[in-house]
Amino acid sequence: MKEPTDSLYPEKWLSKASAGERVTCELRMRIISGLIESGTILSENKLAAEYNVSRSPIREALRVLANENLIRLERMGAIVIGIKEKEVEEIYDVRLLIETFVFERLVKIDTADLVRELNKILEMMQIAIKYKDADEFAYQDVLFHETIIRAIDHSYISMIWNNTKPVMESFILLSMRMHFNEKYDDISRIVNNHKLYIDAIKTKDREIMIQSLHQNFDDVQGKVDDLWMSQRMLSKAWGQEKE
Amino acid sequence: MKEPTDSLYPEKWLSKASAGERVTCELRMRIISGLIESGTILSENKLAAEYNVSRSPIREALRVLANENLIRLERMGAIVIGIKEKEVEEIYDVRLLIETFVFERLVKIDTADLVRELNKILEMMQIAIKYKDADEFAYQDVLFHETIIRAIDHSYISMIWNNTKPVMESFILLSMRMHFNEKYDDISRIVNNHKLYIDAIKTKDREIMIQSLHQNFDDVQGKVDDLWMSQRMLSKAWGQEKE
DNA sequence: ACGAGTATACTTGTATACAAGTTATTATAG
DNA sequence: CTATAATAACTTGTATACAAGTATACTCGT
Repeated sequence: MKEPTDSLYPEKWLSKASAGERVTCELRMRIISGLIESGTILSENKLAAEYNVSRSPIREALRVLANENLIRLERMGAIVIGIKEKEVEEIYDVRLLIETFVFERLVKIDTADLVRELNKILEMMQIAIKYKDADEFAYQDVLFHETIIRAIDHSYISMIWNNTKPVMESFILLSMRMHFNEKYDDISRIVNNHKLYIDAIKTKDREIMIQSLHQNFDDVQGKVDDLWMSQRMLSKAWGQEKE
Repeated sequence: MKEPTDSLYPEKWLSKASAGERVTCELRMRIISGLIESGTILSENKLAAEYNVSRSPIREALRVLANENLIRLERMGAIVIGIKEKEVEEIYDVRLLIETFVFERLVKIDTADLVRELNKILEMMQIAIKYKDADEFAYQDVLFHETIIRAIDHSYISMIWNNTKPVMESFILLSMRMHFNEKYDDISRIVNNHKLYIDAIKTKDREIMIQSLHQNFDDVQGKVDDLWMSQRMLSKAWGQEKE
C-alpha cells in the first residue's frame, strides 16, 4: 500500500477545495495519466486509507468519476475504465458537437465582448509560454473553450461541458507538461489556431471555424500517441491494448 | 413540515433501488412537476427529516440533481432551478444534437438488429396504450430513444444521455399521465412518429429522420404549455414566469 | 484428493456524531 | 429608536459505526 507521494494535480488550483474535490482531481489525473491502470479495481476502504481521509469524500469522488465515465461503479468495487484512443476520439466528438452548436448560436448574437475576453486569454497564454508555465497554459487553454461555450448561456450545453471539462483539463495538463519544453513550434501552432478561432467568431465565418476546430483536433490527436507511449510504457498496462 | 404522502415516481421502478436513488427520483419528479417551486432552498437536514432518511442518501441525491441542472448547490442550501420553457427547449436541443450525431453513425453500420429491437419496443408501446398504462408507455418511449443511442456504442454520447435521460423520463412521465386518457389522436401521432423513426433508420434516409425528430419535438412542445398550465397553476409559482 | 458447507474477510449503503463556518436573532449600549 | 456586538441556530464537510450482503478461503467429511 504505497503512499501517493506527489500529487499530479496542481496544488494551487485546490486552494479552497474540500477533501472530496482533492481526491477527485488527484484520482482523475492518476487514471488519465495511466498511473492507475485501466481494469484496476478501486475499493473505497483502500482509497480512504491511501489518501488519509474517510470514506465520505472517497465516495463523492467515485461518483464524480463515474459520471465522467472514467470508472464504472459495480457491486464490489469501482472498475477503472481509463482513457484510450477510443475515449479521446469520443471526447473530441463531443467537443466538436457542442462547439459547432455553440458557433451557430454565436453567429446570431453580438460577440464583441466575447472576442475581447478571448483575446485577453490568448495574451495570458502567451505569457504562460514566455515563462514556460505548462500548467498555466493548460488552464488558459481550457478557459478559452469554456468562455466560448458559456457565452451562449445554454444550461444543458453547459452541463455537457461540466462533465467533459475535467477530463479535458487533465488530458491537456498532462499533454502540455510533456510537450511544453520540447516542441516550441507545436505550441505556437496551438496559439495560431486559437487566433484563427477568434477570427472565426469575429467574422462569423463557418469555414474558418470548422478549419480551426479540426486543426485543433489534429493537434491533439498527434499528442495522444506520445502520451500513450510515455505514460503507459512504464506501467505495463499494455495487455488490453491491441491494434 | 408536511409529509410527502404519495410518491410521484412509479414504485415498481424502484424495486431494487437504494434510499438515495429513491430520494433522487422522487425529488426530481417533485421539482419537474413544479410541486417544489423553482427558487426554493432545500436543506439537507430538512429533506432528511422529511423523507425519514439520514443525510447520506440526501447528499447523494442532491449531487445527482445538481448534475442534471435541476438544482444549484451553494454555500447554504441547494437552490431549485426547475424546468421552464427555456430548459425544455435546451434539453431538446441536446437531444436533437446527439440523435442526429447518432444517426450519422447508424447509416454506416448494420441496423437490422436495432430495427428489430425498436419494433419490439413499439409493440410494447401499443400494448401500453391498449391497457391505458401511461407509466409503461413513458418507460417504453424513453427506452426507444435509449436503445437507438446505445446502438452506436459511444461512451461519451452515452454519458450525455445518462445525464439528460432522468429529466426526460420524468418529463415524459408527467406529460403522458396528463394526456393519456384525453387525447388519443395525440398518442397515435406519437406512435406513428416512432414508426417513421424506425423507417428512417431502416432506409437510412436523413430526410425522414430529420422530419421525425422535429415532429417529435413539436409534439412535446405542444404538451409543455399544458404541463405548465396544470401543474404550476395550483402551486402559485407564477411570479417568476413572465412572457 | 475433492466437493460441500461454514466461517471469515471483504464490499457497499446508511445512520450518527462532530467540527468549522455562516447567518440570523437578540440583547445591549448609545 | 438605532447601531453594534454577542449568542444561538442554522449550514456543509468529514469521520466513524453499524448493518446487510457477497466473495473468498478454509475445514471437514467422504
